[in-house]
Amino acid sequence: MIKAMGSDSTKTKILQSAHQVFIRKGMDGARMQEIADEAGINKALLHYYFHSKDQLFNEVFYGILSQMIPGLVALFSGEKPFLEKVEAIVTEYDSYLSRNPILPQFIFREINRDPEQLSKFMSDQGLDFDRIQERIDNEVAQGHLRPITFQHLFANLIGMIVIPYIGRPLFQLKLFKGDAEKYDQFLRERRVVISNFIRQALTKD
Amino acid sequence: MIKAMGSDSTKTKILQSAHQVFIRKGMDGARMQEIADEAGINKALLHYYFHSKDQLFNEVFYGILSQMIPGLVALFSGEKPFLEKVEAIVTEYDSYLSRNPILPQFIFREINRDPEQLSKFMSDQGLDFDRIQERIDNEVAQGHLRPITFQHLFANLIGMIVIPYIGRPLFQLKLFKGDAEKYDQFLRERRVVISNFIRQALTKD
DNA sequence: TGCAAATTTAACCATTTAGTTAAACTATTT
DNA sequence: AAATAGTTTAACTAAATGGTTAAATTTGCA
Repeated sequence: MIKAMGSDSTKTKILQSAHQVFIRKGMDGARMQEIADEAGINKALLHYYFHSKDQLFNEVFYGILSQMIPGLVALFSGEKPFLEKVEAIVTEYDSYLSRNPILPQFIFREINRDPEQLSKFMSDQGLDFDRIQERIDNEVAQGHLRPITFQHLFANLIGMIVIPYIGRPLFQLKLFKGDAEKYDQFLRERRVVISNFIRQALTKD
Repeated sequence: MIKAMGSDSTKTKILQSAHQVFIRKGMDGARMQEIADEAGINKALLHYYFHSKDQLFNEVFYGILSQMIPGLVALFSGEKPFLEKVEAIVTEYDSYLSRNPILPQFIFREINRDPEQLSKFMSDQGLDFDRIQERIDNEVAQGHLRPITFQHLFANLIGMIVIPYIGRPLFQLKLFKGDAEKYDQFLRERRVVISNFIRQALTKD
């Protein structure tokens, strides 16, 4: 067994394991023992690096959020025509989710767990969407788009992409009689379906 | 204090309280003591009627599901033109959620908690959407609609309606700088925004 | 080699919580 | 009035779990 390769690698190993376990089980369902096991260490050492479950959770959770949100916003900030941007976002985001299918459930569960703390952690930076809205309005004025606010479009987009992952157990059961293969196929189709749906909704041709 | 008015009313009082608490806290977060308090009784009596938390939870949770799902499907089964139906659904469903804003978070959390059990409880009735799909295809053939499968339309619809409720803490923070009033306004706007969005996506005019 | 940090071992503490129990009490019914 | 079901009280058990502790051991490094 390779040991004592420096505190850093152990700490990151813990963070990785915690990441896995928290995403799988959520904050409430996760067990410190399980995180320790997954990291190949013991509970004492786990608490040697992170003195509480809350601290560990926060580092993992807000680490994910503060990495994910700017990434999402950045996707909206390119120079391309808005519809092309939207398609790029759908593709990018959906392919990310297909590789991390249980992540959305985790995020939407935990942001509702303690909204107070959430706003403490994230209050500092209020994002600025005026630029994006300007660009939309611009294309509306040119007759390329039907009018819509960024917030509504954002909600529509995220909702359509994310819901089949969050609702999978029920949707697969009810819409596809429990057939997992068909559901995977359904998920694969959505990228283009959503892109088309949005394009058709936003343009009059 | 009115007492001993028959086991029935106490039992339903418990179920109502459990409903409240479970929706607020989820299965994991709910405490039997809290349910007892909310029902105005004590833990002993609570276990007199429901011998375990699991049993109580299941009665509440699957009670909600088996009431909600047929209702949703029924909305799709009218005789009206499809687009009118969709608008009715958006209105109906969204106004229901505005009265029960934390319900979706609860449902989507719990269906992911134990998918095995979910499919045991719900496997019996596989819903039949062929009729609905036929009606869509019919209108497509007449040139009134662009082609889409019921499953995709359903996911789009539910996703757009539900996501602002599930994602509220984060969305309110990031899209509206934490302003709750503006977010409520946003929610009120969505009914017509979603209806328009879907109509525009599904028709070429 | 020797020191300091990293790691293990193993026992332990404190708290929370679902669930139990038994005895007493109250209302309802017959 | 007696029996029965509903209800309370209060103490208890058992298990899970986050967190601690202290001593021993290992490892990296100066």
